[in-house]
Amino acid sequence: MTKLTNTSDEIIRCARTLIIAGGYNGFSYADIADVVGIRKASIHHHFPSKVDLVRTLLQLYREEAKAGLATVKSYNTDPADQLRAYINYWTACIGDPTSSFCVCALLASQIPVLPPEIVVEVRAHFRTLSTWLASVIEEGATQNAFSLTGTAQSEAESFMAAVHGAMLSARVYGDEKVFSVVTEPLIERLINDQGK
Amino acid sequence: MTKLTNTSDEIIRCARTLIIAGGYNGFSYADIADVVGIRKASIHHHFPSKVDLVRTLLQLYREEAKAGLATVKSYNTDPADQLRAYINYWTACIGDPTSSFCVCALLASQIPVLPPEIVVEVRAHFRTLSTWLASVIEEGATQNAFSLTGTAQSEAESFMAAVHGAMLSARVYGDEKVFSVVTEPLIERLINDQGK
DNA sequence: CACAGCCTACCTTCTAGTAGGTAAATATCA
DNA sequence: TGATATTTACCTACTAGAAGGTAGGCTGTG
Repeated sequence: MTKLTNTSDEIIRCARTLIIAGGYNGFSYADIADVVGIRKASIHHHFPSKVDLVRTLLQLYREEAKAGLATVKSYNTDPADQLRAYINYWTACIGDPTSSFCVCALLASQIPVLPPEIVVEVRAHFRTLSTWLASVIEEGATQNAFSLTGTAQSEAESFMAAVHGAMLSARVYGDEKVFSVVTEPLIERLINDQGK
Repeated sequence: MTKLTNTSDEIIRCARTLIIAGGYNGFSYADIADVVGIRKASIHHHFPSKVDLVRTLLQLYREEAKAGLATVKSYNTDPADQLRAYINYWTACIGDPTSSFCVCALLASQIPVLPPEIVVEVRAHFRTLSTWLASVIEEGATQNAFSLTGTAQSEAESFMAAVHGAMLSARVYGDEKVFSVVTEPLIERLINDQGK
């Protein structure tokens, strides 16, 4: 994996926060330079171009996400608990402006104007997440803990879409509660239908 | 209502398309000038500042949206049909790059970096939409056509979030079908639970 | 005339990115 | 070991182009 010094790590963290706030065109090297406390040119030393920076950032984000999802699975045997752990992660993030949105979900909205190298990473993250959700939901169905109305994959796409939409609503209303209002019933719905 | 000449109307239409593609910072006066076929300065004649342009654009969009939602209600007596008409509208839009996303939903993702005048309009649209959805869902519940798991308002927030998330997924995957996969079960879920 | 609608020409500020230099850490090797 | 390369991490100073916006001048119409 790409080695990261303290400074380049700090640059990435800062860029991530700025992207979460305003997307790809919502931040500049100057913004990062101000926060990190080095000069613009020094950022180019670490990341020759903006695309390099954001691509690296996304690769790192995706690795963290994959590791996180794997951890959720290893620490929870119950599929419902696995989904709850995923939701709880984001519930904890929603209030914090530096992490209140999935970087990939945010960039996703700007796909038509994004460099192709970035689009590839964003798309890959969506596939990773929906595949993970589908496997958890599939597992729940196999255990007769969940009853599905469609395929596990389509249930996963619905689940993911609802979470992303909930992030958006929380941002618009400036109210963290909306996120929970939307996401909490998602898991209950899978479980409650059990008796059919 | 603000009077609009042919040209300023064209400017607004063009800006709307560009915002749908890349958000507030994703387009410039130069971009619009190229498409409309006039000079940058002439756009400033119609809309002194970028904020003026986008605010007017959003006011117009909101009026159209409100009129559209009212029309849906007047043409469909069945609440389920009203929801279907709303979903069908967006299903028809999803494939077309110039209208494949709700302008307000797109801008919503960038709220932290948006001028306050714009945020107000975006937030107002979300409230209008969720209130409309809640009233339709409430009506369905009163008629015993729908059975709700929460309040009409919370069902409405879930419905809206799912639709916005579905737009995002369709964009990421470059696949219109995902939108239908996510949105179609939304209405069925409200209905199917009826027998309880 | 007055004004709408457009123009050319310009301004300032910001954008990503480059050129080239300095000082310190780190390899390399006699 | 000590002398010598090389690399890392930063810097100042700069570029070309794009950003939003302004000043002021034409031209046609009510």
